[in-house]
Amino acid sequence: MGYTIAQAAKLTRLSPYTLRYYDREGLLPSRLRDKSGNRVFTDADIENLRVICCLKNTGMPLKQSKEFTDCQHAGDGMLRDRRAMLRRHRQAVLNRIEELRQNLEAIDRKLAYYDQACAAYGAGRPVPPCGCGAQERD
Amino acid sequence: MGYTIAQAAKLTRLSPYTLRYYDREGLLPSRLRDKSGNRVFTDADIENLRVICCLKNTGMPLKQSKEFTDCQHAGDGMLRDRRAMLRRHRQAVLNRIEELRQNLEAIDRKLAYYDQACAAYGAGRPVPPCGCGAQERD
DNA sequence: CCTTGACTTGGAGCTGACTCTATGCATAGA
DNA sequence: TCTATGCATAGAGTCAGCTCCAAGTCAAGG
Repeated sequence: MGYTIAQAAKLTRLSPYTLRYYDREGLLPSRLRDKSGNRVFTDADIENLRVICCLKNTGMPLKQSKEFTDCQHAGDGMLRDRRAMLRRHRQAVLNRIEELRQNLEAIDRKLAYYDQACAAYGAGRPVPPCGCGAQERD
Repeated sequence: MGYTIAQAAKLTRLSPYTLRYYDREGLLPSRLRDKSGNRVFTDADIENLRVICCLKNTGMPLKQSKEFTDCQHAGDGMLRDRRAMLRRHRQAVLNRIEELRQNLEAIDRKLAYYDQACAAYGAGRPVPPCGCGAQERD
């Protein structure tokens, strides 16, 4: 089982450019080539890329994903290392979601203000002042 | 009421460099200066910056925040424009949260695999194969 | 008057993550 | 054999979003 770079690109929704870039950056551990020097992507590579995309989508920089990929070769402690890394990232994602949720609340407050202001404006009443952005906490 | 750039930096938790950069990029609408040419930040500027930060934190590129800032001057339709923009962004944030949630699920599946694998490894049993990344959907 | 410190400017430099160009090789089909 | 396709490489370019530097101005204090 082996995919060309174009096939791998389709499977991962990454461009061939990006896949070569990831290879250069050391994010593809298996680094197989066929007899004429072309990259060969295995199912394991695809799976690994999907994990990388998942980590990337949740805000992990590629350098850090590389550590994750790297410790695939680290032998004994590898399973525990990867698990620990993933657990830490899991928490980071939870934090990020919470942060988004809080920013969403600020946006909602702003929106409530604009609703009020639009209504006032429409009725010819004076538009109220704002003061409903992110809270101060100094 | 007016703040120096250093004070504004503290209030917004942005660096003075960043504030000047934002000014250059047209993100500070009021553009006041004191008699010796130094920037003066009003409470309204601070509030506007806080909104920009909120938008930025939730993934809006600065260019788009600039549109938001710009239509502060657009006169009549401004209130409705800003509200519409904010509503659209609100939805984008909701989508982003949902995306993170789904990626989190993939991470959790991965973690479940590593728990299983670690346990197997610890007990000297064969480590199971993986196959639990992001789902395929082509 | 001189120094200090906070500000100004234009423009260069940096990081991350691609994205593309130029050039060349290898295999397949007409 | 010729041509097209698909890959390879090194290295340059792009974009966002800062971040910093050099050189200069200005006001206050000793």
